[in-house]
Amino acid sequence: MKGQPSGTSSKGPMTIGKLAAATGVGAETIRYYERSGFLPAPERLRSGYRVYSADAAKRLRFIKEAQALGFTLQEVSELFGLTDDPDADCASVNARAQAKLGEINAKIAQLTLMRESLEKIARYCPADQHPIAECSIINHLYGKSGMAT
Amino acid sequence: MKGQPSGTSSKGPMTIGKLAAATGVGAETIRYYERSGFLPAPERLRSGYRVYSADAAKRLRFIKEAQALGFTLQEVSELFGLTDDPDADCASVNARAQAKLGEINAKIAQLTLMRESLEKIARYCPADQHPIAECSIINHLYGKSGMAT
DNA sequence: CTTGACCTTGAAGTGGACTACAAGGTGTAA
DNA sequence: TTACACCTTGTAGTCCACTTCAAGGTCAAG
Repeated sequence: MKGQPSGTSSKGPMTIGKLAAATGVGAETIRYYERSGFLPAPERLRSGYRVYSADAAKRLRFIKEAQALGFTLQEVSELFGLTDDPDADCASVNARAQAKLGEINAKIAQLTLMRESLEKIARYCPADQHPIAECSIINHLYGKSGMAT
Repeated sequence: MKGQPSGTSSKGPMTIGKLAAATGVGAETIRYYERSGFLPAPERLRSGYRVYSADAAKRLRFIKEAQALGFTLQEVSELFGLTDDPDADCASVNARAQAKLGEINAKIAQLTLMRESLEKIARYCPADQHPIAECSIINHLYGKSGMAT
């Protein structure tokens, strides 16, 4: 191996490349998070290289977990705000979780409606060499009912 | 009423405003569709005003219906392409419908997973004045398991 | 000392579907 | 004629989370 000057190696200061490797978040993405205020600005070497503390990795994992649960980056930083707020408690976190659950349920409900409509109109489509003009799907899209209700 | 020179009235040429009113699609959106190739360019009056045929309203309704079923504008124009293609048949339309059903199902499955994860970690959150540090939700986000499996 | 992986910045592009704005021309009712 | 709703064009902005690019500086191994 030629190049392991600092980046991928586990030795030396925790530069952005090592943080990226450790968390599975791209270096560009980490810079983007910092730029956008989702991550605090880290220390710098004299060279200008970013050096991260162990906290940064925790925070990145927090972001990834929360995103996996459907939270936006904005919402993630609100959650961070809560964890820093001495007056915040479990109830405030739970309220956000419940709100997000509501959103998720709403999306599922909407997609379920979509699926039912699409299944319904596709059910009457023979799916063979019928001409398009007789296709129940196309006719539905054109606003003609043309199928058993 | 002062101003009904041509726009909202049902008389006179079908200008963009009347088409918008008739279909519930904004005039700006209709121009955007034309610009983007989702609607054919209509005839023009000498003044430059767009004048639409009844087909345009049909096509707009088609777009709205298809969007409501989860198709993107790009996919909608592919469906249009099919309806204009003498070699296309029900099977080709149905294949697209089935593909879209697959996508919808995949989204539902993903959201369902999200919901389950979030419900699971929220279940152990007392949702009261517990300090944040003991919150099962926050701890999960920080990568600590800290709850019954 | 050279190589080349790694780091820096800032700006711009992506996708999807619009929405908003500015600056002006048109049509018609009163 | 005046008023005003309506139309035109082109450009740019929105949301969200990145990704890509260009042009250059740094660091460690060989």
